[in-house]
Amino acid sequence: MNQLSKRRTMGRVSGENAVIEVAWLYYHDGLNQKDIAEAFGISRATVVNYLQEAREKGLIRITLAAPAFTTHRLAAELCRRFGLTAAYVVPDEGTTQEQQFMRVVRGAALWLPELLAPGDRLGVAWGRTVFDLAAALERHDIADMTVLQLVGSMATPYGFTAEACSTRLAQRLGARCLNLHAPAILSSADLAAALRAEPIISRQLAGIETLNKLLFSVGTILPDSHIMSAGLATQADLDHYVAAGAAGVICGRFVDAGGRAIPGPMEARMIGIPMERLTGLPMGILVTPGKDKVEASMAAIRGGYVTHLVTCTTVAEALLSAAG
Amino acid sequence: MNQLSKRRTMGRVSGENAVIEVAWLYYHDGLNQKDIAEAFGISRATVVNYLQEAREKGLIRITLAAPAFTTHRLAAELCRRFGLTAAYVVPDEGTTQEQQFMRVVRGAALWLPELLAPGDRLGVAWGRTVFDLAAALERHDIADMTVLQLVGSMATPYGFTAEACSTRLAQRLGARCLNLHAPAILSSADLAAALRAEPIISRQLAGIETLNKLLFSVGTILPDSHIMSAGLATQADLDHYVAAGAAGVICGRFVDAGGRAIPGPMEARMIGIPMERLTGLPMGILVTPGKDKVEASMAAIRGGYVTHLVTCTTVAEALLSAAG
DNA sequence: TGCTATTATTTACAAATGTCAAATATGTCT
DNA sequence: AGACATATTTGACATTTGTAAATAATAGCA
Repeated sequence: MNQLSKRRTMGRVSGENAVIEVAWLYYHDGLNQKDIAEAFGISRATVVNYLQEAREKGLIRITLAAPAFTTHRLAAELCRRFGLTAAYVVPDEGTTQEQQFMRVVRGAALWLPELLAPGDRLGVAWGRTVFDLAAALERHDIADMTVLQLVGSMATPYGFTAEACSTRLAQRLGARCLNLHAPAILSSADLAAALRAEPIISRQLAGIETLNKLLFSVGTILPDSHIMSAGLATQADLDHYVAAGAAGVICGRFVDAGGRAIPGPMEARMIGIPMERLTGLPMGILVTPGKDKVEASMAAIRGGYVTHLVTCTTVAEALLSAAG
Repeated sequence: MNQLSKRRTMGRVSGENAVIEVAWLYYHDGLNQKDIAEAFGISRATVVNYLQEAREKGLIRITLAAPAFTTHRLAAELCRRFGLTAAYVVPDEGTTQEQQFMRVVRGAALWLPELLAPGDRLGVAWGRTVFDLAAALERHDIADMTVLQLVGSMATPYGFTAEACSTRLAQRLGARCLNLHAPAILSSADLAAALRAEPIISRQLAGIETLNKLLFSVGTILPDSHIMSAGLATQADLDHYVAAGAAGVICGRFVDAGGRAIPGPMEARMIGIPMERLTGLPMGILVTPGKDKVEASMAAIRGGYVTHLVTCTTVAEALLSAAG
């Protein structure tokens, strides 16, 4: 049925405005359903229907304002101790580890759009945290923005590819996406060098180096970490890096406690953004959803990758304790 | 009283988190008040109190998503016909002229933060529309942002100065403010030239020319317009400019139907940003709250000052009609 | 320690909202 | 005109939320 001739006449309010009009009066002007119904000569049930439709269409946006989390005592202390520009700390008391994870991811999804601006080129790492963040993100439309896939593709323990991760995020942000059509690691350094020299890959690598903002989580050096299950590193690789002082993983690279990339057998075979392009950026957003990532997060902070941190109170306290 | 030892223990949830915790569960997790009360061993009324406190502190942000207004048929038509980047059209059926005004201002206040980005230098005009917009704006914190006062001071028919207007806006946006400490108009061109040459004024004028975004409304050429009541223009001035084809006023300057500044007796005596600095900007946000400003708004659009428009359905229809 | 003031929380009731099924109204198409 | 799809209303009831007064707890001070 042609919606423009639908009965949503509400006196003289045209059809397409009826839902918005009712939503405006209810949410912005604070009128109750009964008064709105009387004002338009419709039933209260219709008002309820319109409000429900507004919610279902995603017209209503209810969030907790960022300052509720960023002016928090723990947030302020994290900034002071670690020289961060801002920290967003969600409360987590009485929650399970999984709920903690979801809250941090949700908080990051709420904060991220406020940190982005038209023209931004956002490099994103790959992992469950970033993928779930993309899923939690409501649709936004940030003009002239590009999402950059910083690491190549690999076996996917989580059921989604690096490409899918950054593409999903780009879609949610109304941004373009620059993907990296190469494996994250190859069998030989010569092959990797040849692939990097391939014009299309070379252009993609050049393109991702233009990021001005970074969104990432860190990987742990535990045997069950995603770098292992993704097939990037073997047990021998892991043993080598741990022996060399690895504290965590950033964009597929092992880093020590100071955040410095550890030279090793994997690097020459890898395709991805050079680590040094990830420090000193105008904005580096680290999302740390669990205590297992405290040591790796400290390494990222010390290494200069982080200007903005999203975490929960438990992790915040652990980070502050770790700092001494 | 030391808040940290207050009774808001809620089991193990510390005092400062209680309100945020409750708000999170209610608004984000969708728990009802009864379940929240049981979870924390407090009364439902306490949950209500916490939620009310969260609202009063501005922790809760309930808005209608911008696409409800920008993907509107009329909004799309305005963009198509006038080459705008975006238009935000609030419904206004069955509202009085004053309610219309307030809605447009409220809509502009809701949209503006989404249009701004860290590092922006936002030039603002002066008038009731912009001042009320600043009052309607909820607090935001846009990093490294500056608000620029584009016009000098003058008699104030509205009870607020140009400086107060831009300062209020800057406060709401968490921005710095660059004020223009000079009268908008002087008694002689020589005196105006001397003042412009004054180092501090010269620096201020140079500073405001660095704007990358503009927020303004237009003035009418009616005898009761604010340019008259502010003492900027005499009846003789007005007569002169009307005879010369004036269609409206932009930042204190008369413009014709094509948006071109009209040469006249006032210009040499005025202190403010040159008109040519206001066209071709990455973003020009015009707020048009009433039909009386349709002609002047058309002039602003034709003159290239506008990339984004905020208005209501009645004005949108009038603008589209005026375009033929 | 006791008193007072202040703030936090609870109690009880009122009001608002959500839900649902059945009935009615409206628009389109044949 | 009738069939069909969709929108809206009606009315009742359950659930949830809001409010104001009363009570409880805490901090400060003499």
